[in-house]
Amino acid sequence: MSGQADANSDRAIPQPVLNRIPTYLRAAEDLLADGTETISSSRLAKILGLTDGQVRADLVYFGAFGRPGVGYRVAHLVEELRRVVGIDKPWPVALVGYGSIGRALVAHEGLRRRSFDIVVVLDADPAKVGRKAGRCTVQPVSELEQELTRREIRLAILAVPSGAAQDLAEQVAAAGVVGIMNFASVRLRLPEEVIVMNVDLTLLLERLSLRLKVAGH
Amino acid sequence: MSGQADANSDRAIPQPVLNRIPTYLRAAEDLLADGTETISSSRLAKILGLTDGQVRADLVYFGAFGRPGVGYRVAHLVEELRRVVGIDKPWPVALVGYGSIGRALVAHEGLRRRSFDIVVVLDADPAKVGRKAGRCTVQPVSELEQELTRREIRLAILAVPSGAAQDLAEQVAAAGVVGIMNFASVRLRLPEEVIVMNVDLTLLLERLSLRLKVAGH
DNA sequence: CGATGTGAATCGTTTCACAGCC
DNA sequence: GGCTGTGAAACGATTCACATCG
Repeated sequence: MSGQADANSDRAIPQPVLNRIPTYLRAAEDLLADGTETISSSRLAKILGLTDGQVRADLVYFGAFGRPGVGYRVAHLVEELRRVVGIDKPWPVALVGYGSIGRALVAHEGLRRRSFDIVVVLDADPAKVGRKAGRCTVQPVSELEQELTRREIRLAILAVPSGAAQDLAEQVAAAGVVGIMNFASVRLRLPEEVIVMNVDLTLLLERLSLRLKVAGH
Repeated sequence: MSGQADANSDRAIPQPVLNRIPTYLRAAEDLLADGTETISSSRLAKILGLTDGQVRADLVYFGAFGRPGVGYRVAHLVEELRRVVGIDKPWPVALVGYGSIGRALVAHEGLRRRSFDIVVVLDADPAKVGRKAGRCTVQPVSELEQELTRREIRLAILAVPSGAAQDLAEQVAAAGVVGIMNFASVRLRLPEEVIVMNVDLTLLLERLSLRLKVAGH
């Protein structure tokens, strides 16, 4: 059995596998809520539109959670995967930019429920500073470094205009952030150790449009 | 696995290629704005973090836009790729759900600038019906089929609570929609011809969290 | 007997090297 | 000479088949 979090690593884990792991967790949590006790790789695969072999191969990257002849105990699977994904403990998150996307994120009750807790909200607009933003009060970006280092924040959400994104990304990275979810339509240039997840809505719509065209619609 | 009629096109285009095409378009548009006239595959590759051979191979799937010894004419590349992606003409889009995410999308001026024009906004909450939503007025979901068929809408954005998503997805699909951008945290079960692009923010944050853990952070 | 974990074979994507054109 | 388009080689991921275990 996997002992501790020997984070890295027996060998490199393919990116597609990493992308699927949270979907396994999601499915397992749904099953747990339904009262299902055990789940086989084939049933889990059917839920997610995969093959049973793929499910087993993916899970084995993070340790052998299953029992031959039985399957995976759902409660155990949820617990292990939450640990693997890193949401067994809450992440304190900084939200930079309190525009319409920022407000949607603060209002999104699913985030805290899934261990992402927005504890700092910052904005460059003096008119927004001082407003209530969920449990936070909007603070000026001038306090970015101080707040992020003080609270030891390593995860930030950037929901700012494209023109401001690169500068602010550098600031949060300099303040110790190692993961950024970026809603701006720009490729951020940052030190390699900082991991960026881009959520470019127009780009995603363009991918959808292209897929429709290719499908003949 | 799905036995689909490959009635159209020379051969199937890999999904990774389809995902990259809009990023080529984005880069080309930036270059056009900078006044750059021609671009080589190697320079374009450097901008996007790819290899030159990959850029050439990807673009050739959609026709040979480049000229040996010269490169790609930026203006031509933009024009061709906009046509390929399907944003040479505006898409009329229906927005279902005028909560905080819906409001953020209506406020997002980048969407219309990139040919995605929200022309109908619907919500189930009577308190929201009648409100101004950008250029639209929020309409009740009871008018969904009528509005979507009347305007011949084929692209919809679903920004509704998870519990309502499946039902509304079926409704928009029945009204002729073939592409859905889904912000709810559920896998929609729809006829195969309907293409769904999921934008599950908590799932994306979990992927980011996992990547951070694997990277040792 | 049923279902996992695992190496081997298959499939698809990326990379490479070069012929051909500007 | 520089750069594209293109087949062939290399690489990585998925699928398969089976030994193993409860």
